Amino acid sequence: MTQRRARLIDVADAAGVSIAAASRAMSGSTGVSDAIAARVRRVAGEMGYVANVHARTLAGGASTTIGLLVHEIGDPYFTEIAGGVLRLGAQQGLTVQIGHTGRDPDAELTQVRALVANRVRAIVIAGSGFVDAAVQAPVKAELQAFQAGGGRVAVIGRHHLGADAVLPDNHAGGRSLAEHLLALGHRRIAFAVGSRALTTVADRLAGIAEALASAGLDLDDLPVVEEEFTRAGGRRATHAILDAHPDVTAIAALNDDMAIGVLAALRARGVSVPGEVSVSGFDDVPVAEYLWPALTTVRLPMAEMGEQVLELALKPASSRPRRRLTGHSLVVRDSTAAPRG
Amino acid sequence: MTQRRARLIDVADAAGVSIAAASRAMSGSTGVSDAIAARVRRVAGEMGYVANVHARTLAGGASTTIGLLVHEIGDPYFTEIAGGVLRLGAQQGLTVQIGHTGRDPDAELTQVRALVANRVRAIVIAGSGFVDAAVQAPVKAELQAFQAGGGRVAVIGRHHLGADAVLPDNHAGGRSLAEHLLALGHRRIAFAVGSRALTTVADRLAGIAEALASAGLDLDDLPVVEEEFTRAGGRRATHAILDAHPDVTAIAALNDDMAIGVLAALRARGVSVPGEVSVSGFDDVPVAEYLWPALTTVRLPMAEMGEQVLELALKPASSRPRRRLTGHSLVVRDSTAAPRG
DNA sequence: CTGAAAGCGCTTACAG
DNA sequence: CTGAAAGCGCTTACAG
Repeated sequence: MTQRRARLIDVADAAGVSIAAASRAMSGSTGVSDAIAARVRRVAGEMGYVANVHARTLAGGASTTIGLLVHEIGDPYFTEIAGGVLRLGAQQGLTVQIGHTGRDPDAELTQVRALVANRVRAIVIAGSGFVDAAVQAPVKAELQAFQAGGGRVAVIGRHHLGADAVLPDNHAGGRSLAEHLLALGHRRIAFAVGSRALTTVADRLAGIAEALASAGLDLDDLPVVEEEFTRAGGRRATHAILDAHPDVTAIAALNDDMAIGVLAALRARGVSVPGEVSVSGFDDVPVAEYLWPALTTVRLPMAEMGEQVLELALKPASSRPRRRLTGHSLVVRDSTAAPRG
Repeated sequence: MTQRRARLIDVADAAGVSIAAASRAMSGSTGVSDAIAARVRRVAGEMGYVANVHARTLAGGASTTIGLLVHEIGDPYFTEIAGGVLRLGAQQGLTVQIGHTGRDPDAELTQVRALVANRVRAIVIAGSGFVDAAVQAPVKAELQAFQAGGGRVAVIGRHHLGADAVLPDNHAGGRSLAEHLLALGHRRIAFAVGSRALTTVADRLAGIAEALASAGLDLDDLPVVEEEFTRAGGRRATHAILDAHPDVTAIAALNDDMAIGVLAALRARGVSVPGEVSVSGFDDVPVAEYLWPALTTVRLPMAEMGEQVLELALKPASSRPRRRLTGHSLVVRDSTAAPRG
C-alpha cells in the first residue's frame, strides 16, 4: 500500500539521461542543454517528482528553510512579525519553521537546538531579551556555534546576542508617548507594565522616564504596576492602580494587549475613557484602531520588522553585527484627552 | 572561519566507540550498554554535538517535523489554531513548519509541495475549503500521493480532502446563533459574510437558514452582503447594509473579525449597539470579550482544534478517514439585545 | 554539454 | 552488546 515516491534516478531513467544531468535540470543550475532540461522537467512533472530536501541539503545544497522563534504566536505583536517573515519567506521560496519560547530561556535553548539540528539556513528570534545577560548565555553560546558553522542569525529586539538585529524604537517611542500625555496636561500617570526583567519593558520605561524628567517628574514617584504582559495582566494592573491611586488621570500600558485589558477594566468599574482616565498602548496592533475608544498608541512597523529581520538573516555575515533601527510613530486616537479641569 | 560542527563520527572517535554504537546511544534506541551510552552522551554534550536531522531522516529515521498550512497567521482564528498545534508539537518534540495559503488554491499547492519536499511526517491544513470541489483537485491529488507514500494528513474544516478531519460545528453554530437573534425578537436581520465560495461561509449560512425557516423566514429575503472575511470587510459590509436597509435591527457577521469591523462602522455612523442594532460574531476569538460592547458570538474551541488535528495527524492511518466534530457554544455578551419596541 | 563517482551524515539490518 | 558495511537521495567536482 505504501508506494514509493519517484526519486531523481527514476526521473533520470525515464528521461534517458544521467542522474547528474537530471539534477542540474531540476535545480535549475547551469550546465545542461535546454532540450534536456526541458525534457527532464516534463518527465518529472508527469511522475509527480518532488525533490527530497533532506538529500538535497545533505548533499551540499543550501538549506531552504529558516527558523523563527517567537514568544507566543497568539500575542499580536509576534503574530504580525511572523506574518512578515512568512510573507517574505514564501516569496523567496523559503520554508519557515516556527517555535514558541514562552520567554523561557530553557525553552528557547531547546528550540534553538531543534533549529540547529535541522541545519536551517538562518535562525530568526523575535522577542524581548532579558535585562540580566547571564540568563541567555547558553542560548548565545549555541547561536555563536551555529554562526561559526556558517549559519546565520538575526534577531528583533535583542541587543546582546552578537547577531544582526532589528531594534524596535522602544526608548524613543516611550519618550514620544510620555511627551504626549504630558502635553495633554497629565501629571498623575500610572503605568501597567510587563516584567521589568524584559529589555522591552526596561527600554520603554527608560524613554518614559526621560520625558518625565524633562517635565520635572520622577518615574519613581509614579505607580508602576508589573503584571503579565497580556490583556488579563492589563485588567489586573488596572484594578491594582485604581485601588491604590484613585486619582490617576492616565494609565499608560506598555503594550496594546495590556491596554485592551485596561480599557475593559475601566469599563467594568464605570470609569469613562478618556473623560475620567486617558489610556494609551504601545505597538499599534491591528485591532487597536477598532477598539472603543480607538486606542492612542505608539506604532511599531511589526510586519516590516519581520521582513527586515529575514532580509538581514539572508545577507552574508558581516564582520560585525548589523543593527537596524525601526523608527516609530505616535498614533493619537480617541483614548487620550486632556484631564478634566 | 567557518568551523565544522561535530559529526557523529567525531563523537564516536572521541568516545572510543563505533559510529553504530554512538548512533544508538544518541537516538536512545536499544542495543547499547548503559555505560557506553552514558559516555557517548557526555562526550557529545561536551562537543556541542547536535545530530543532523537531514542525515537522520534520509537514513531512515522518522521525520520529526510536521507542516501546518493556514490561510493567514494574522487572522486570529488561525492564530489560535496554530498556537494549539505549536504547543502540542513542542510537547512531542516535533518541529512545525508553517505556511500561508491565502485561500488561494495555487499557493496552497505550492505550499503542499514544499512540505512534501521536506518529507514532513504529517501535513496539517487549517481553513475553509471551497464549495467547488474542482478547485482543490490538484491539492487533493498531491495529498493522496503523499499519503500513499506513507505520509499523514489531517485537516480542519475541509470535508472533501480524503483525510482525517476536525470539523468545526459551523452548521449547528449558525443555527444556535440565528435562534438567539430570533428569540430576542429580531426579524430584520442582515448578514455580513465572507465569500460564499468558502464552505465555512456556506455551512454557517445553511445553519442560519434552517433556524430562519423554523421561524417562517427565508434567508433569501434578507440582506446578505459578501465581503472580505476581515475587519475591513465587516466595516464595508456594514455601510452597504445600512445604506440599503436602514431598518435592520441586527447584523450577524460570520466571523468575529468582521464583527469587529461592524462595530466600528456602526460607531462611526452613530448607531448604538445593541440599542439600535444588535451585532453578533462567530468563533469567539480572544479579544471578543474585551470589545465594547463585549461581543455575542459562537465559540469554537480553536486552540483545542489545533491540538486535535495534530493528534489525528500523529495517529497511524486508518482504513477510512476519521472525523471529529468540535461542538460549539453560544456566548451571549453585551452586543445583542431585544430590538427596540 | 554529459556522465561516472565520491561524498554529505546518519541508521539499520547483518554478522560476530 | 558491538562494529563493519550498505544505503538513504541527492549535488558537485572531475574527467571526457
